[in-house]
Amino acid sequence: MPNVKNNAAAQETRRRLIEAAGEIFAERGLHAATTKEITDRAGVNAAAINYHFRDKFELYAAVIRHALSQAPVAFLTHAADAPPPPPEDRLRAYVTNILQDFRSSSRPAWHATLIAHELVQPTAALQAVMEELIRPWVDYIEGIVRDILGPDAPRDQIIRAAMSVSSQCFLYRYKSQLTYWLYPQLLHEENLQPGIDHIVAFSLAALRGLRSQ
Amino acid sequence: MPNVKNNAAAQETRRRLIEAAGEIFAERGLHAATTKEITDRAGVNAAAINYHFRDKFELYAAVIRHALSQAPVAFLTHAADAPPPPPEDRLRAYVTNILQDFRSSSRPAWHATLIAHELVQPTAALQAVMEELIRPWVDYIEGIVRDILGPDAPRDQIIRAAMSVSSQCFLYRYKSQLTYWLYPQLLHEENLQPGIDHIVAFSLAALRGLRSQ
DNA sequence: TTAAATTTGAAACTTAAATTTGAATTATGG
DNA sequence: CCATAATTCAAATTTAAGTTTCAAATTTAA
Repeated sequence: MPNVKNNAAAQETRRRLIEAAGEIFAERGLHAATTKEITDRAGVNAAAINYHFRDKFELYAAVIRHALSQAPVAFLTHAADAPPPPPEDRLRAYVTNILQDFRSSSRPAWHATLIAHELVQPTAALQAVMEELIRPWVDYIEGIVRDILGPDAPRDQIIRAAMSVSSQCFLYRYKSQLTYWLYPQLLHEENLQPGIDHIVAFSLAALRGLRSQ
Repeated sequence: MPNVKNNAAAQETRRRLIEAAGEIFAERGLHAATTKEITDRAGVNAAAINYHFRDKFELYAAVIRHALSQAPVAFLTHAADAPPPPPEDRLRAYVTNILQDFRSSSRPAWHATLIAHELVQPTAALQAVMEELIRPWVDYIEGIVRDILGPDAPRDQIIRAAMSVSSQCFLYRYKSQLTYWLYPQLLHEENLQPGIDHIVAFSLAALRGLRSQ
């Protein structure tokens, strides 16, 4: 069993395993991934999984925890006694955060793919982590939408509109093979600014249109 | 090897296998699904997979083909010499088709989940089928968006706006565990009309707003 | 009705992957 | 520097799943 001593070499083995496992799990999914391929890529022995994580599933859980723990949460903040920034600014911050996240160099490319796998086929025990990390985003976008639609907007409309905004971001972030094939020019692009600008403009136009009705 | 005679009982075995395999592949994904569970649910012997489909992967391919072949393609048509219906009507037809599809009784619930798996982790050899079935939808929504945005809209804007509309539909159709958890009230709903109405209203407001800028 | 072909069933076989084992190596604290 | 604990390694074991086999049952066509 892993020891409290945690010397540098052992920590390195553990880190390499998570790194390699993240890539392979993202490529193949939990079940199609083999521990051999993981340990080969990590350059460690097969027994290291058992030693550091007990088994393949605990390794997977550790990988998910690692990926989620690195998710940036960078809301547009404001002082408690000051008025909040205009919803348009918060909307842009929301979209920017979600889209930049999956391109950021501090966040390996496999994180988004891995989470996409989880969304299609959630594994148990991770619901709690997801809730903790995703609920704040949901509340944030709902607040933005509520501010733009105005105080009289029914809750149902707020929820649906929040989903409409989020779904556009998700299509970029958890881009699938299908999207890639349909619109290669959009997903190859180096810079995300046009995508961010579009989603913000599209969503703002929609929300303002809904309000004026 | 399957015979040309295709008597009723054999056809029934084949049908039950595809049905059961569809459910199990959708629940667990291609790799996590076991042939034993499939044959158990289908109430047939393990050898039936070998006999009718050669192996697990051919069975999977048959299931995907089956699911895709049932995808309804019901564009809003018009006579060749008549003007096309207004884009607002075509937009509603597009959204309705995609959303109703996944609830339609003729199309079991597992179809959408199965295709969601394919989107996250495509298996080879099916690209062609996808292209054949999905490209028409892409062209259709792009035409709608182009008509609403007007002849001067840049191609880039048209593509992005088409993605924005489609992404909203996909969120409903390929609803994930996450969406279910975040908005149970929306996904439990019996009737899709409010969802359709929202997506149409949101998208129309957005497109008109973009045009007027 | 019968012979040939098709389909199904139960069990055995094969393969591949996960896990365990125990020895060898490396690090740590006294 | 030694003793002890932690870690790594290569090989063996176990497990689980897909596939094959062949005999029995059923269907088809003459």
